[in-house]
Amino acid sequence: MDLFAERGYAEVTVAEIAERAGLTKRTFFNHFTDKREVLFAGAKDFEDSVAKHLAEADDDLEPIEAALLALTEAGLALAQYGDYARARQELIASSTELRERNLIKMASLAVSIAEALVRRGVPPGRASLTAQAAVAVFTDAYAAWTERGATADFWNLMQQSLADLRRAVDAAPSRPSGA
Amino acid sequence: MDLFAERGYAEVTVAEIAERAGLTKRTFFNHFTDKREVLFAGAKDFEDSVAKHLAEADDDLEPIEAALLALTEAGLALAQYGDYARARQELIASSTELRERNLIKMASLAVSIAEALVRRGVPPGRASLTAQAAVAVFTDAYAAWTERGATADFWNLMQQSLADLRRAVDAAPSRPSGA
DNA sequence: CAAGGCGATTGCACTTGGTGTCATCACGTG
DNA sequence: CACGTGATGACACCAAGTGCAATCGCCTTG
Repeated sequence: MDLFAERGYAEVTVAEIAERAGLTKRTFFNHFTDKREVLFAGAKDFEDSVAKHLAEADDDLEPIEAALLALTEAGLALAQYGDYARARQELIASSTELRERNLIKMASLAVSIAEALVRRGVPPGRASLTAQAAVAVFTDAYAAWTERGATADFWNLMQQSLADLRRAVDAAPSRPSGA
Repeated sequence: MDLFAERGYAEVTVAEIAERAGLTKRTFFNHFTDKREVLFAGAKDFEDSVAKHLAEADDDLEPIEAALLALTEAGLALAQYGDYARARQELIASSTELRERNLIKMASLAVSIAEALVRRGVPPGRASLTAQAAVAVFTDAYAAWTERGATADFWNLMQQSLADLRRAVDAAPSRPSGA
């Protein structure tokens, strides 16, 4: 992170990262499949945590509510990394490569949520859209949370994003007008 | 596409692609910034087309409706590439690298839609979520459309995905239970 | 027709990300 | 002490990209 902060993601070489860590380039690639992965080390843990919370969630919750609750609970563990989270977000935003990687991590998270929802008895098609919506809400709320000093109530932000999404999606059906 | 179909995306080298096209590796990189980009050549045109349709859409349409209509109208131009579209979708699905690239193209499309919505007077926060929802619906419908023989009525699939998304998102608000 | 002008193509050298293979090291165990 | 094992490292190698300068094809203009 120090190196990236000084010179930007693209200008730092893997060899340099390894050297700073007292290791070799080869050893770096034994731990991370990618240069990018170094910034997403915790992603799998987070995904697993969400899945775990979701599996344990109340049976009578609506799918979207259960997903958002699981995301929030797992997200609370991130609060301790407040400063790091902000720097990381900025870094990711600064590089296309990293934004790409972030997107696929979110997509993977959505798939994992969808699977957990299916296990709760939600039909697959609906589970997938529900999971995607939940992740979109989470991303939105998380961005707002890091932009302020990570001080705000996260659950609150989630509910607000969800409300926004509902407003966005709800509208009267329209006439076809095209093929 | 022939090369990719024969041996898979990862097993084909840029030099080979260039050679098959009667060009040089160097020339390839004059036309495409990336190996991946070769499969997303039309993405910018599509994005522009969507933005154009959205700018011309009826003023009294709800934002989500306007966005979906624009996506559908722009999408109809893709119908002529039916076979190619299917092969391309399969190829993308087969490679993580390509899925990543596809995701960022969709994200870029969403940003472009959001900007167009802002120009229509929609507040930025809501515009972004609306655009993301619209793109999610489009992706869902497009997947269904390519999986069948590209025979189905696309607008119909869009409306169905939208209905699914609405059902997914609509639920009674819940009690906080956490921080 | 000759002389330029200019964009597209190319050759070449070079950096960096990433991988396969094998040797070596550190360390805990019987 | 010998042994097995997992982590580290050295080394050679491939493919993706990039910078730079030369050249080619073609079109314009005198």
